Amino acid sequence: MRKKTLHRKALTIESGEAASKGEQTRSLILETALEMFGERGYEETTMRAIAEKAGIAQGATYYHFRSKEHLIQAYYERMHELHQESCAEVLKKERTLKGRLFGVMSQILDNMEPYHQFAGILFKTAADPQSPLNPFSPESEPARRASVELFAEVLKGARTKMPPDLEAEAPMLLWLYHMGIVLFWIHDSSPKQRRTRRLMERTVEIVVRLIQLVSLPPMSPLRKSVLRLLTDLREEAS
Amino acid sequence: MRKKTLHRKALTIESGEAASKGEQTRSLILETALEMFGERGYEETTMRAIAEKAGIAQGATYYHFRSKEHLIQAYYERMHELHQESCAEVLKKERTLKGRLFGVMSQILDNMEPYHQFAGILFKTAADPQSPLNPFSPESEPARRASVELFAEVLKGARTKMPPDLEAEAPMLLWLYHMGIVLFWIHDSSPKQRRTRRLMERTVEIVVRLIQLVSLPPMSPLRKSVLRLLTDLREEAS
DNA sequence: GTCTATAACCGGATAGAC
DNA sequence: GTCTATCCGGTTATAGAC
Repeated sequence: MRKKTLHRKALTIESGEAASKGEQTRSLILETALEMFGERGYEETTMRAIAEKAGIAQGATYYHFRSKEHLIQAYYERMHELHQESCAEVLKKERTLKGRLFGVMSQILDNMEPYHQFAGILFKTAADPQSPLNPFSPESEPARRASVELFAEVLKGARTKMPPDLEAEAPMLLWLYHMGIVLFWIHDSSPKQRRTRRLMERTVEIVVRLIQLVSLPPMSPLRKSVLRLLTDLREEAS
Repeated sequence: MRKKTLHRKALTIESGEAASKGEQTRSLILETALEMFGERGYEETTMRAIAEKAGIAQGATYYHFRSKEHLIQAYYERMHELHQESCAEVLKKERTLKGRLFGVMSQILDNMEPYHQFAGILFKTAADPQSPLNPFSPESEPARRASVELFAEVLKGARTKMPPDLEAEAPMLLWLYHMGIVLFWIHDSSPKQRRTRRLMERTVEIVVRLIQLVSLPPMSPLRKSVLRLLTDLREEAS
């Protein structure tokens, strides 16, 4: 799950094992960049300034990061790790679907909060179909898979029963729901993104109700045609 | 509805009325730019090259378009106009909700097809929460309103009956659905975006079924809580 | 108000020496 | 792996012509 860089860095810190010089520089650049992005914003932070503050030549930064956008990608990975860790606690405690989904979504919003302004930029580059940062791109398939896995976890530990056909697709559908909330969050300019909180609280309830509803026998035809569509699309993709 | 520039251009063509020199130049730049974007792609087309091909000084392009992105905006407006016009025909013929929605969605996909690659770029800039191009930004409120209006039209002419509470929100919900399809389309790399076609065909059916289902009395509580959420969010926004 | 011509600035990205 | 020098293209500035 962990990316090599972060892993090695962790090793350096935790066990004192010497990281190669390259790894050290890479870390230094990343720390400097993220710090400056946080202070000054993404567009306003030039690659030159990052290099200067880190005390290395501009060319060297391009040796370690293919482009300015790739610095964002590193942030992205770090954030995902944070989600994994903080949600683990919630999932140990909560046993109802509603509680678990709410807990996970809350954690995710908490984790992202400090980076709201920055996330707008991230989203902009992530939205580019060409970009490897794009959540639907093949490059980010591992990250996506891990993310969906988090929602599989949400469902697995809950007492709520559902038909097997739905159970198979539900994690992906919850992930999609979560992406919608994140999309709203990005565009939410209310103080502390309170509107997103409210939206999340209320839609979690609706989502849970919807799952129960759609599990009922009279809903079977509709459910099946939607699920059929999903599997067809997936097959077509390969 | 029409933008001034396009209107004047149309007049020039249709009635021979002289457009001002400025309007002509503006048109010329836009045509040239769109053509080159289509041939070479957005990133690969430089402002210098556009100016050169149009036979104009580079400074002049900046006189007419504040930035390279503003050329995209012009494309955006043109596309919206095209949708309005081509959908009008469909809406005159079709009388069922399914037929109308399918017709409109088909037209939209047809209109966009030549610009698939280009649309990726457009989307990238449009996704930036800061950008005036963003479909959720205040700046694009008129365009959004007009777009929602198109779906109000879809519903108005259909025989399908629905409860008044739903009727009020349905155009916006259909617009949101349409945005989802466009999002999929942007990321669809299948030949001629066939996967999007298929997705659209099948989801139109599901959407219509969903509308009928949710109009049923036993669905009233769920429907009301969703609709309540929507109006609450709107109120909060102002 | 509409445009030309030209030069400069800025910052992301790259080449090639060491 | 790191440096210096350079390229490239979006953008801005200026001064002047019609």
